Amino acid sequence: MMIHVIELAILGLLDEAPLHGYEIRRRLRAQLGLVANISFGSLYPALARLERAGDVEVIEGDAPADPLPSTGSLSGERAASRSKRIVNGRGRRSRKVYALTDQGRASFTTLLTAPGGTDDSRTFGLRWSFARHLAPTARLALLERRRAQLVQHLDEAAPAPELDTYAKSVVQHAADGLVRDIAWLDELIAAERAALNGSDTDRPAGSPATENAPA
Amino acid sequence: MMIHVIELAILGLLDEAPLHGYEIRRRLRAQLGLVANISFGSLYPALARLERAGDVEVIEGDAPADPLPSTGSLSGERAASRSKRIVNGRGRRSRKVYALTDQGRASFTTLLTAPGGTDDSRTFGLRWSFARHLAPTARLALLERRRAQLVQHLDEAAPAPELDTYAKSVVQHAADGLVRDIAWLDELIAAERAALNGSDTDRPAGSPATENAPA
DNA sequence: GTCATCATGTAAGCCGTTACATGATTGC
DNA sequence: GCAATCATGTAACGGCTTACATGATGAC
Repeated sequence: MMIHVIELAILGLLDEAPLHGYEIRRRLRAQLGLVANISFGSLYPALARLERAGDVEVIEGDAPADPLPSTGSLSGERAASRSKRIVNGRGRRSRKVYALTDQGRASFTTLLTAPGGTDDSRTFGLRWSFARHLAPTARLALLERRRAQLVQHLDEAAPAPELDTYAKSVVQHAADGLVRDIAWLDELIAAERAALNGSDTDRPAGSPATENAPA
Repeated sequence: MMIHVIELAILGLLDEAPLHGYEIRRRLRAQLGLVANISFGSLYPALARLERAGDVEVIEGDAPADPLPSTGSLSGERAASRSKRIVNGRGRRSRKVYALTDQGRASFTTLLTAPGGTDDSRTFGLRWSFARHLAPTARLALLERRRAQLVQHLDEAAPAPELDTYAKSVVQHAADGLVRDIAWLDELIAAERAALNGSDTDRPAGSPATENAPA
C-alpha cells in the first residue's frame, strides 16, 4: 500500500509503452531529470515488487541462461548462445521487457488519484507529470489539495523573530519559493477550470465518465 | 565524519547559547521551520553522538540519578531529588542542558566550511543560515560552490523532447526554480563581494585567519 | 484525578542510496 | 585481449520518521 514514488514513475512510463529497466531509468533521467532521479538499486527491486504484485509482467527477454541445463554439452549450449543473439535489432545482454497488466493500469490510476499520505513536492511533481491520465475533476482536486498544503506550510512559518541577515535571507528565500509555487498552482488551476468550462459549452458529445465530485 | 545535517544545526544553535534538546527542536521549528525540521527520534540520538564525540557536554540538569552513588543512602538521595526540583524558574522533568565544547566549536567551523560530499539544498540552507560564523572568503567560496552545482544541475536537464503539456509544465517549473535559485545566489555573491571590497579599505585591523582561497 | 504540556529516550521501519557482483556485446 | 557501454541484480548502510515507553508538573 506504500506510496512508493518510484513505482508511480514506473507504472506511468510503462503505460505508454513496454520497456526494460535500464531504459526506464534512462527516460526518467532524460525527460524528468529535474523531477525524478532514481538509481538501479531502487529500480530493479521496485520492478520485482511490481511483478510479484501483478502490476507488470515480463513480455520479452530472450532466454536468460537456463538455470537447469538438463544434462550434458554445457559448453555447447554456451557457445551457441554466445555466437548469435541479436534480438531487438541490437543484441545486448538478455533484457527483461516489462509491460503493464490491466491490474497495473488500475493501480496506476489509484496511485495517481489516491490521497496517499505524504504529498511532498516530488510526489506531486510526478503525479502532475502524468496528469493527462486523470479526469479533469481529479486534476483540479489534485491541484487544490497541493495548494492547500503549501498554504498551510507557509502559514506555519512564523515571520522570523531575531535572526541575523544570513538566516533571514534563507528563510525569506524559502518563503518566496513557496509563494511562487502557490502562484504556479493558481495558474494551473485557472487553466484547468477554463478547460472544464470550455468543454462544457464547446464539447461535441463524447465524454462518458465524468468521475466523482471534487469535494 | 558523516555530514549529518542535524548535527550542524545543533552545533550552530548551541554556539549561541547552551540549550536542552526540547528547546533546540522548538527553536529550529520556530526559526528555520522552512529550512530544517527535525524530530525527536533524530535529535536525541544526535545529541548522544555529539556528546560521545566530545563536541558537546551536559552542563546542567539537576543530578540525573548518579550512575555510581558511592555507597549508601540511595533512597535518601532519590527522595531528596524528587521532593523539590525547580531548577530553571519552572521545574519540569530533569532536562539536560548541552553546551558546546572547544572541540565542538572547531567541529562546527569544519562542518560549515567542509567540502562535505552532498551539498543539497537543505545542507546549503542550513550552512548559509550560520554563515555569519564564516570568514568572508569562506562565505564566498560556499556561495560559488553551490552556484556551480545548480548551474551544472540545470545544464544536465535536457530541453525536454516530446513531453505532453502537464509533464512539460512540471519540468519547466523546476527549471524556473533553479534559475531563480541561481539568481538569488548571484545577489548574495554580489553583496558579499561588495562587503569584502568595502572592508578592504574600511576595516579596522582584526582579521587573523584569512582562510584558504576559494579556487 | 486526569489532561495537556514539557521532556527524554528507544525501537522499528521506510525509502532510498552507494558499492559490489555478474555478464553480454561492441569497438579498438 | 581490453575497455566502454548496456543490462540486471544484491548487500550494506544511512538518515530520517513514526510509534512507543517513561516520567514530571501545572492546571482544571
